Amino acid sequence: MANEVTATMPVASGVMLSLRKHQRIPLGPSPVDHAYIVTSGLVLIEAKLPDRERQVLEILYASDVYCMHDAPESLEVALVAATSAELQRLRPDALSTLNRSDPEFASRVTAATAIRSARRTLHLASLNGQSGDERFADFLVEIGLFLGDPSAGGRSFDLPLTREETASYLSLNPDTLSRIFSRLKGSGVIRVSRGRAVVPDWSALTRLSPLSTALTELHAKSQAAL
Amino acid sequence: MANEVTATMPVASGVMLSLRKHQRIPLGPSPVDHAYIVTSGLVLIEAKLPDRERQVLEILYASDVYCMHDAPESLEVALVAATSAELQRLRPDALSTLNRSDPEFASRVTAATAIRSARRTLHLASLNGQSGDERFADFLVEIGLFLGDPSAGGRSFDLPLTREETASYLSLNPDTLSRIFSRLKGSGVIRVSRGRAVVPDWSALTRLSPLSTALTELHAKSQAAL
DNA sequence: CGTGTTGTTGAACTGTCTCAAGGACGGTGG
DNA sequence: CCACCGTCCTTGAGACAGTTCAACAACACG
Repeated sequence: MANEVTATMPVASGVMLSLRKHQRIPLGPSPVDHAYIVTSGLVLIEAKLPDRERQVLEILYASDVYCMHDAPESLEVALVAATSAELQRLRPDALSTLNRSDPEFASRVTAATAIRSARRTLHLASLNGQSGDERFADFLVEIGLFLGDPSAGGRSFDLPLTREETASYLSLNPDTLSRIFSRLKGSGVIRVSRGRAVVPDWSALTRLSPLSTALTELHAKSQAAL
Repeated sequence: MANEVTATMPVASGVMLSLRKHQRIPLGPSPVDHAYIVTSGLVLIEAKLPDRERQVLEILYASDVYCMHDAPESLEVALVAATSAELQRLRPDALSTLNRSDPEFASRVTAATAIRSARRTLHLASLNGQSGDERFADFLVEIGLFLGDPSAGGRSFDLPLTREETASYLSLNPDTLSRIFSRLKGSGVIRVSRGRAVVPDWSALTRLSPLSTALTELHAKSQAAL
């Protein structure tokens, strides 16, 4: 199968990349520090250390901006499409040119960067201080807010990450994650069928997530910035 | 005792803040999204969640830039001086004015932001994938690089964080950290007296730290950017 | 030289990981 | 349409790393 990334013709100062689910772009040592803007879909940041498994460090949503210098090269970072996704790739000079010539573009990039930074802070806070169950609840709130459709006090949304990706993102073992998930399904807070999650009572979930307030605040801010 | 932050007269578009060790600046809800630039010393980013202990999320070094919108308000972030420290506080408009009028300032802020972002990535990778011993080794390498004086194959440096702060930063319990530290001292990799650490064989320490390569790369980049 | 704070250490405990077996699902070919 | 296969998910039992609690030691400060 063609594992190549589809690159359409250059758009205004940059290249559009179309990724199918599970396709990856390794960010190897490169002469230029590209910047990537997520146009649609969900993209994971993965890193790999020598003699260790890949780990998922971050989730990127539409309108997020990722720069290659956000991580040292020796981490072997890669972008992985969790859903089919579209990215815009910009050379650093193109980015700064756009930033100077197009004030609206500049302010969108600034806002997107601030929101991503805050999201990273919350993820760190989630990993740092909390139990596996709480981290998973935080994760569901985050995904539910950014991907979900509200429906009468509840929400439903896709779960685009595999078990292993989710576990890595939450710094848990896949087995442990499965146990946590089972417990949560058993308690009736969430139902899942075919990769789609239904949370009948959203506030019941937020009560399990110590970061739900902060995540909601962040999501509101990111909605406002569009 | 005077627990007030000393603010000297406004310097060129901004205020200088002098902090003594352990002094803190709570970043409560504020009408303006201030930016803080660390001029000297070591500053911690702490966050607090309802019904939970404060946690240390990040270490800021000289020339780092912290913006209030790097975290949602409900996280109750505070800056804490780990050593005596000096900060420059800028209003957002002052920051963007400077960015436009002073290209050299702008490029220093951009470089500092990129380096801080990479440091955050490494910290996350350290917490995500590794054992307590490895995380602590990563921490020592980071501190040693940024604060240490090299000396014939070894390095010596201050340990400005309290046990509790270090433990929180590494997502460990202070007791566990103490055990890890004791083991490391027992193995002869590190000696400590009066808050100053001596590592006689730096490469022995780096061999214990999975992220040492990436941290060294990052530190070299931050040196180059000054 | 007390007194309070911070660091150390042991013993028991708990959450998470490991390993291995079994189950569910989705695709493929008869 | 069903049997087959591979892959991913689930679940139990045991092991282990890290936590908790409590007692003690080291240190800093008045």
